[in-house]
Amino acid sequence: MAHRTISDEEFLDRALDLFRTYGYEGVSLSRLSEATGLEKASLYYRYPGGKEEIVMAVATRVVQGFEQHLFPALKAEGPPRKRVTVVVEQLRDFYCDGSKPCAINMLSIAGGGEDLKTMLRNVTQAWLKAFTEIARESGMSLSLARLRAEEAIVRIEGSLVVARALGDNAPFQRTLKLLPDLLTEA
Amino acid sequence: MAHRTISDEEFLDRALDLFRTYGYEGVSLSRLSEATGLEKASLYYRYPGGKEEIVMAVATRVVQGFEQHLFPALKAEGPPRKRVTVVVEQLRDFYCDGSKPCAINMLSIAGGGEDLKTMLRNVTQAWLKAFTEIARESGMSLSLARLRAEEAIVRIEGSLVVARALGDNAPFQRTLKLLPDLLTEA
DNA sequence: GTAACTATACCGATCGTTCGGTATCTAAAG
DNA sequence: CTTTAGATACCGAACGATCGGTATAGTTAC
Repeated sequence: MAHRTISDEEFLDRALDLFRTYGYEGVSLSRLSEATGLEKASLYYRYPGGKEEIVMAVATRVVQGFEQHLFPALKAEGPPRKRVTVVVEQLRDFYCDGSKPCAINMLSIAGGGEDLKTMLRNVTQAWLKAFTEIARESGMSLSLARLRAEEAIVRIEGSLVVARALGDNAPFQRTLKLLPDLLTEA
Repeated sequence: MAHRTISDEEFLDRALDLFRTYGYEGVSLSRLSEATGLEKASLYYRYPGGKEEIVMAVATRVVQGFEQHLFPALKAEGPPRKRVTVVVEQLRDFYCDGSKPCAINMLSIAGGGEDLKTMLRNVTQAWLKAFTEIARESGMSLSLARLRAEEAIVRIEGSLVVARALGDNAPFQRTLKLLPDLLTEA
């Protein structure tokens, strides 16, 4: 291969940053070009399907992030509560302490294609399932574990929205702090 | 006035429906024109400031909705818990049982002007304050009331996001159901 | 007459997209 | 070792369409 100026991972990371900030319709190819250093024509060399293919690749990377970091950490060894605290730090990192929007929120806005929505639905369900399992593992009934898992994700998503609206990350940080109790306390 | 084909209220309601669904950048003047029956030129007759002025008018209408319906219901007579159940039904109505996104979420996306963000921050703070007051009124300490108010809004916003991602309104409905306990139980 | 709106035409800018061309590298041929 | 061919990766320029916005003349209702 000849002179690849930016790696696929790096490219998708920068693209993700744009899409989670501006949403599907808010990200233009010019902005994408500017952020990645690739000319618009080059974007079509890498992703012949254009913007749709790029956003699908970005969503795929988000899914991979869940599968490679969050889910393994939840299924690791040791006490459930300890594992949750590891996940909390991963979430803090991914959401930059509450200053970066959630990709699931921003990409599920009307405008993207049907494949994208399916992907987001699947990853959200997988997230729900993973949280449910660790809650179960810490001794809860299945029904309670499901409720707690949903509440956890709801509060993560909601606190990100509120933090953005207020211009203050404190709500997100408060939410992270109570996640261990939410998911591992009966 | 002669031949006013659509009232300001009706116009802003339809515009709000567009903005909360597609976000600021996702709403074009053509779409706005199509949804309201007003030609593009007529939009500029009513709102010489263009899209910016329209979205500000929409945001103003959202704020008025809070001031004229939600806040009065919270400050009405009768037991706090009863007032909260009234508010719950207002929220269910405004969010169409969870199928319509929150305007605060969608309009706080990067792209809108600084005035818009200020407006959204103010209305969110007012909402927070109103929930805090009714929680206080039902016997909580100020610090607990504040936490519960924030949790309530966080869970409303978050459940709307999760509901949209899953294509299932149940999370939102579950959140509404526990709002009375959240805001009025010590 | 005037206020509210329509019809149409236009503007420069940007949208997503496409195409022809140009470096840069690898690999086979001489 | 050099030459050549071909694939790879990228770019400049332009496409038609639409964007937000403007201008003007005409129509309708009070």
